[in-house]
Amino acid sequence: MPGGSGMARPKSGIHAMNLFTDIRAAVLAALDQLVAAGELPKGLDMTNVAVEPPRDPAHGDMATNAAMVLAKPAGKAPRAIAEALADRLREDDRIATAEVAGPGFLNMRLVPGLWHDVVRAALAQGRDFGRSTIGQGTRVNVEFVSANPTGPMHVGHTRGAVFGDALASLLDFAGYDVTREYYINDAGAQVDVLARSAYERYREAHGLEPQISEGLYPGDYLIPVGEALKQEYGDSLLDKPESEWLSVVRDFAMGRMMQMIREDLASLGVKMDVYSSERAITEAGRVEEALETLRGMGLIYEGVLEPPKGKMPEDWEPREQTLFRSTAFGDDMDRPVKKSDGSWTYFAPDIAYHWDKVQRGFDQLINVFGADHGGYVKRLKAVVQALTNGRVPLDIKLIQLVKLYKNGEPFKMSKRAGTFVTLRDVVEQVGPDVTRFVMLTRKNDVALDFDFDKVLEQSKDNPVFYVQYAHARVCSVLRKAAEAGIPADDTALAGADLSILTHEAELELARKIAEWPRIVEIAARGHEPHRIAFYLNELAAELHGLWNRGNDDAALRFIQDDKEVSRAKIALARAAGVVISAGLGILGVTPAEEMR
RNA sequence: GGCCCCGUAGCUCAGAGGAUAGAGCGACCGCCUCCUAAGCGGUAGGUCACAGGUUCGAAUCCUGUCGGGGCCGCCA
Repeated sequence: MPGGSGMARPKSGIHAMNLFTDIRAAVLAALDQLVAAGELPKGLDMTNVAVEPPRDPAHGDMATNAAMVLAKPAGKAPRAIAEALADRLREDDRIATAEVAGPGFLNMRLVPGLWHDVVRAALAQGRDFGRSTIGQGTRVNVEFVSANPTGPMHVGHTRGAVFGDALASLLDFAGYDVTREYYINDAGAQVDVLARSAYERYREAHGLEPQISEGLYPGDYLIPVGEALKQEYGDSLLDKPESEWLSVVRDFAMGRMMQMIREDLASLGVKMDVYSSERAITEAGRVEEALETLRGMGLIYEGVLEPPKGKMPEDWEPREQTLFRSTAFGDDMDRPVKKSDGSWTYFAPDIAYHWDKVQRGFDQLINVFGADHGGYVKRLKAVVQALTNGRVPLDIKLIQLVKLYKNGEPFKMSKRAGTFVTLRDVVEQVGPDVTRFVMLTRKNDVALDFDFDKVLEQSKDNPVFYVQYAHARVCSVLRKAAEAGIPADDTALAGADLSILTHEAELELARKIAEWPRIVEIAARGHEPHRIAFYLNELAAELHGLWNRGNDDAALRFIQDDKEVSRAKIALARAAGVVISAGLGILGVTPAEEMR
C-alpha cells in the first residue's frame, strides 16, 4: 500500500474506476496538506470522512462532510475548515468548483471531462467496468439453498437460490474468491423417511398397494423413483426386511432427488462449485474432531438446562446432556450436542460442517437461510467464532418468505390439495429471468409478494421489462447506426470525441454511469445484491429520460447527421448499455437485445 | 416469558449518521410526421409507528412501548 503523502494520485482518465474514491483520496490528500501547514492538528481520525453524491443534484456532483466530521476533534469551526479545504481542492484540475454550504458541507462540481472519461472507461472495459478489488482475493464461502434431498424445491428455496447466486456473483465482481456451496442433509432421520416412502412406491410399481402411512412423504414425485427402483433391482428387494433394503433404497432415492435438485437449479441458472455431504463429514469423524477442539477450549460440558420460560412442553423434565457453551458468545442458552440417548443432535453435524469449512481455509463464511432458521444464527456464529478465535467472520442472511398471488388474489399452498408450488412451476411459468429479477427487487429480510400474472405483465409496473427495454433501446440505436453507415463497434465508439457531449441531460446519464463502481462496492460490502437491481432501475430511467428528450429536441437524439456527433452520443448510450448488461449479469438475468 | 425481522406517501417499496426524506403503482394534466409510447414530462400526496437518549446533525445508532411476522431443550 502506498504510504505516500501529497497529491500523489492516479492520472484521471481511462484508469479511473470509482470517481468517488478518487475524489475522496483528493480530499484526504488536501487534508494532509492542511495538517502539514499546521492548519489542522496531527493524528485526526479520517475514517468518517465521506464523499457522496449530494441528495440534491443542484448542490453539485459530489459532497464531503469532512469539515463537519473533523470540526470537533480539530477544535475549529466547520465552515472554517471547509473554506480552507475548498481552497486546496480548487487547485485540483478535476474539480471545477468547491463551495461551502449549509452547516459545513463542501459541494464540488467536477469538470465535464471526468464524465467523458467514465464513458470512455465503460467502453474500453465493457462488462468489466465497475469491477472492484475491495475483495482482495479474500476466500469467501457462500452456502445457499441446502434444501433437504427429500423432495422438490419450493418457492422459498427459489428465493434463497437466486439471492445466494447473485450475492456470489456480486462478490466475485468485487474481487473476492468465491465458492458456491450446497450442504446436503443426507444423514438425518428424514432421509430414512424418504427411503421408506420410496420403498412403498417401489412396491406400487410391482402392483402392490402402497402403504403411505402418517409421517411418510405422499408426493407423486416418488412414483417414478419407485419405477426406477424396479428397473434397477427387479423384485429382489420385495420380501427383504427393512434393515436389508433401507440403505440401498435411501441412497438410490437420494441420488434421484439430488439429480432433480441440480436440474432445478440449472433451470434457474444456478451452478454450485461444491456439494458437501453431511454423511461424508460425519463418517470422516469431523464431529468428534470439532467437538474435541471445542472441548479443549472448555466450551463443551455435561449439564442440565434450565426449563424454558413461558409455554412449557408437556413432557419436559431435567436431563443431563452434553452442551456447547454458546452463551459465552452471546447466545441465550447453551445448546445440546448430544441427545439423552447419547446420539448426536442436529446441531452436532452443523458444528462439524462449519469446522470443515474453516479447515478448508475460507477467510469468510456466508450462510443463506430461510427466516424460519433465525433461531440458529447465534449458536452458529458462536461456533465459528470459537473455532477460529474470531478470525473468520460468519454472516447469516435470512431470506423472508415469498407470498404467492394469482391475479391479485393470495394463492394458498397446500401439499394435500396439490397446489404446492415448486421452483419448477415458477420457472416454467415465468422463466428464469423474470423469476430472478423479481426475487431481487426486495431486501432479503422483508417478505416478497410474487404475483404470477403481474410479473409477466409487460408494463412499467414490471421492473424486469423496464430495465430490459432500456438495454434493448441501446441495441436498437446500435443497429440503426450500422444502417446509417456509422461505425458503432466498441473500438470505434471508444475513439469518439466525447467532448461533444455537453448537454446537461447527457451529463446526467454519464453521472449515473459513474455511480456504478460505487454501487458495486456498497452492495458487496453489505452483502446486498438488491442494490444492484435498484440501481439498474435508476440507470434505465436516465436512459429512457434522455431518449424521450430526443422526441422534443432533435439535437438530443443519439443518431445525428454529423457522424462525429453521432459517434459521441452513441458512445454514451452504449456505455449505459454496457453497465446494464454487467449489472444484469451479476443478477443472472440475460439482457434483451430486442423487445417487440 | 425470551430471541430475531419488519413498521417510511392511498398501495408496493428504496434510502453506508448528512442538507428541503425518494421511486414505481394508483389519481389528475400533458407528450408519438421523430433512434421502439413496454417510454417520457408535470401536479397531488408524509408526525419516517410512538416516547426518550447518543451528537454539530437521526428514517438510519442505543433503550423502552405499541403493532405485524418468525423462532424458542432431545424434531429435522
